[in-house]
Amino acid sequence: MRFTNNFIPTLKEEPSESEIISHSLSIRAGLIRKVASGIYSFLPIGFKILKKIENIIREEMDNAGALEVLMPVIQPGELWQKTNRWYEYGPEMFKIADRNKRDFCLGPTHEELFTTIAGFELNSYKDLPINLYQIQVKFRDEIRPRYGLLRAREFIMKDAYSFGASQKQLDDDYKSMFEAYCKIIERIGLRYKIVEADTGLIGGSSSHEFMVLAENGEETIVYCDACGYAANMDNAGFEINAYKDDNTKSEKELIEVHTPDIKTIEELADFLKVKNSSIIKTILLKDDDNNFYAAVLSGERFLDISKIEKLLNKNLEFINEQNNILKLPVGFVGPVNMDKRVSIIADYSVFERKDMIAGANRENYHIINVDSFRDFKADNWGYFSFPIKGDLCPKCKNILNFEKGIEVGHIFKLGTKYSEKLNARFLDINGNLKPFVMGCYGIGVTRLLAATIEQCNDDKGIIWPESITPFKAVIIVTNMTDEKLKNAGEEIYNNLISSKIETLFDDREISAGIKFKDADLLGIPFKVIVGRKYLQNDIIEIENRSASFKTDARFTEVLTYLKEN
RNA sequence: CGGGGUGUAGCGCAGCUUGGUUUAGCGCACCUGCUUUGGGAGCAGGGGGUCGGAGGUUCAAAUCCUCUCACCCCGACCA
Repeated sequence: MRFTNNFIPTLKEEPSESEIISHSLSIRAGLIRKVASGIYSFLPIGFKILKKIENIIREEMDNAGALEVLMPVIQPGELWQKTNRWYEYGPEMFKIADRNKRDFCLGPTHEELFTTIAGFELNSYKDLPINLYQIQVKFRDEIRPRYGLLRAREFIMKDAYSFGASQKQLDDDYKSMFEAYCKIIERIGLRYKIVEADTGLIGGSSSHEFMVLAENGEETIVYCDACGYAANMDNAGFEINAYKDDNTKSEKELIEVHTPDIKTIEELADFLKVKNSSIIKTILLKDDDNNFYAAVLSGERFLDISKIEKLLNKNLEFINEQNNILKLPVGFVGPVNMDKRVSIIADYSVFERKDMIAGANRENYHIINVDSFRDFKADNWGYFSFPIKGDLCPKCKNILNFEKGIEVGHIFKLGTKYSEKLNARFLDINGNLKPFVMGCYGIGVTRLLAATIEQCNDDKGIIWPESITPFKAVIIVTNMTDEKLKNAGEEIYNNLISSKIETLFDDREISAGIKFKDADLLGIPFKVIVGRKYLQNDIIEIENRSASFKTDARFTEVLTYLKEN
């Protein structure tokens, strides 16, 4: 491809809207342009990359025996009303009406449609199992679209749905999808982790998320190098590996200290010159019936309110100025001498600890030398915080690691949830009508594009992995007005493309610096430089983007080099 | 949704507080010519916006007021 025949609007300056590297680079490299919040156009280079990702996915899906189909974007509301998701999905679903005011939606996912078609057309256990997939646009009216392609409202996803006659067939399909997803991400060449996940709105039993590791990931992954355990932060098991004091009681008496206007853990730790972990953090909560709870945990930890909600089986909210009907001195509350109307829910991070600091339940006072065994009694003990650095693997007790990730794939065992609701059944070997045992498997195509940039970049731009790079090489002729250089560039270009090496020929009559900068920004793996050295000694330079090393080559060696690397 | 912020040329921004001195300005990009051509060139000339939209105040509005739309950021961490 010649640069002058292409449409690659690169930008020197940072777009003001972008918050994250992949967003900025995908705009600057001319891959995408925004149309509206969370809605993007793909320009030629972006689209080219997209197709490469799609092809890898398509090949691996086909290898796994899945069959490609194409379902409509627009789906009848009636179908979604049958599964009740018309209401459950809420405002996140783009709903539209036709001229006769019939309800439709722009599909956020396709369980209803796939299940319906399977219900019509697959009648016998002999037809099963079968796995159908499509690569299609999806719509989700996100509360807050952001990070460019990472959280868009219109995006491309590959979604697959398997229909089995038995749990065994589902298990097999699930396994083969699991493996296909690993291959897809590995072929693209990304570092990733697989975590067990909640099934959420889609429902079902087993579920795994495929997380591409990246600093700006929205999820924190907790994992163990020793045994391979991995989970999302909010789903992670862990054991506390710290501060259980010896089990004698504290010798020291409780003393109130004056802490004027010091309400936060940070301020208190600073004021008393102690670590956050020596402070008892007390968070006030209330349920819908106005029962109050005090969650008590070690000062450096963060409360996971959903764990307490699960324990109590109630919805909880934090106490603020408006709902503090007990008029507790927020900022100075603590478990010692707590108001009797408040239940104490204690985290094991403060179990059997002494000489701690807590709120005194009196404005502008804290209390020191608190012994969690001696000085208060909890109504419940449990694990109510998120894991932090230093905590141990729940399986093998090694130290846990933490890394940020981007969810690019998610697979579920749905079971019969949809097939029952949509009456999608087949006849089994005994002539009984049975609902399909289903699985569904999604992988974000546009999100993979963004995740790849997020993982593969430096301060100069994108660094494409070979698997999905838009071009393998870019020919930079430093001076297009020089006939010798120009002709050499043309000839190399012809050689490379006739050998099917995807090549961008930067034939613009502009200064060389711009070409170098654009090549780096675009992330093309190899630069073939025809310039000064060629004029002097007929030497072509080949520069590698990721390692930024240069190799000298003879004219005829360029093709061989690129074929071999 | 709640809170905050921003809309001025394709992109990035200044001007707005204290209305008139701006036929609205700067950098990049773009066009023409010449010179350049190894890490975002130089000189000269040039095109492009009516200041998100609507309404209002005023002799006069990018600037003040009202409404509206769009976009961006933040949202338990007061324990």
